[in-house]
Amino acid sequence: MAQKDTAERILDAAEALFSEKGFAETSLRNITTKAGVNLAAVNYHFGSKKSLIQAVFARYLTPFSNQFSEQLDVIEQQQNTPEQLLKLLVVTLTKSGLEKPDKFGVFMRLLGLAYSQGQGHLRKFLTSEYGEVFARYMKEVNRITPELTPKERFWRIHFMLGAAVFTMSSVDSLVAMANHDLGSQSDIKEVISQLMPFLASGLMATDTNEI
Amino acid sequence: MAQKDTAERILDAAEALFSEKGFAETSLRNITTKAGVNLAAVNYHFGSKKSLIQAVFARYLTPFSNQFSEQLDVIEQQQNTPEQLLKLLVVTLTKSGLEKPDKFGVFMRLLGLAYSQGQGHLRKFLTSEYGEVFARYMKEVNRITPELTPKERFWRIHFMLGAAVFTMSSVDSLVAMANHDLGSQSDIKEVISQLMPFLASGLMATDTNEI
DNA sequence: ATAAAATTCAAACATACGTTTTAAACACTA
DNA sequence: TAGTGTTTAAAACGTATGTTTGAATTTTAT
Repeated sequence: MAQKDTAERILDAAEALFSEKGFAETSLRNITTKAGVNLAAVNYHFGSKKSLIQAVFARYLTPFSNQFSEQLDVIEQQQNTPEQLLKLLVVTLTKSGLEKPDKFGVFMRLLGLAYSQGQGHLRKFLTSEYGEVFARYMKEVNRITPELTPKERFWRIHFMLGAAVFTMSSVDSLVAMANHDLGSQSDIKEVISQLMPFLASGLMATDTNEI
Repeated sequence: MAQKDTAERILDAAEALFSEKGFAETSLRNITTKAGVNLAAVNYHFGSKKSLIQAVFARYLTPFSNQFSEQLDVIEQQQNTPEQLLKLLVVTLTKSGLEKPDKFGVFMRLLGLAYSQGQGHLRKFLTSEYGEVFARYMKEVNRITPELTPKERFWRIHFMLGAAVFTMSSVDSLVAMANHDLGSQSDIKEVISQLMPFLASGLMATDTNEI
């Protein structure tokens, strides 16, 4: 059996460095140095840098996707509110390898990178691997927003995704900024509790203004 | 006097390539080839790749910042609604070198990159160059949301920014996706008209749920 | 028209990257 | 314990990057 430490230390280092600097800006030498392993270990254990990137996502998303799928089995058989659906996401995220608040920020930053620096291979990997569960969740969103047109629903989901990913991607520096500017004492949990009503209100907005 | 074309063609090529692939993934050889100029021209006209990145932003932001500042002079002396403040942003954006809808998407993608791939030098450049105008706008936001705590206001502004930047960054592929999935015929203007009520509703949300 | 300045060009430079190679060290089984 | 497959190690490979150079060329101004 493989020495479990090496591959895992590579994943830990890669995850931290990717979320700080992005994929292209992080070299295998950065990663292996931080992990304390030999440079060639990445290619040996993961085959290539691309596969390593996918593995970093899979370590979070596979447990999450499984747990989320179970929760969907329950949710699908009851009536829900927007807040409940949002809460399901957050709760499941925090119960699948993301218990620690700081890991949450790291994961969201990675998710943001997957969109902004999406290198093709990542998008394909993510949609082919986790697309089905996402589709099931969307079906529940449809159920609770019957008054929205498909178009409105489509865009509002992406607005929500954007607000969440963007904010959580920089949550550390934003929290620091908030604490400095406002003299307050915030943390990521409070940000999430601020985010939920914002998203729910945006999703259910009845305004029909034109610009 | 310098041959004006070269520097401008470099900016055009750089802007397009940056918005497609990001900063690090775009090489000077990519840029100069696309621009049809010599490789050394970038270093000659801009000094370095970093300075070129800043120049790409400045070409949009300096005209915008000036025009926005003028509009703020007006706005500051009247009572406004959230929708009006949002509209001011959009209208000014579309009147300062961003007339064409496709340029709008490019600019927003660059803005998203400035956050996600923010290389330090860019953040410093942007805040030192355009921070003051932004602060004036924030003051107007404060005025129209007296019922919000500073903390709520702070976070909701960033949620709004996230929804806008994230969505507009991928507006082309999202519009294509919407048109394909929904069999509809959308464009960026319609996306903006969908975005505005979403943002306004989120900003003014009265919900105080805790997760 | 001529001198000076500004710009373009091809080539080379130094550096960093992902990957491959070859051999040594290790772990496990027969 | 001997042997076999697995993992680590150091070094080198080939490629791509940002930048610099110095001569050729074009533009500007006298």
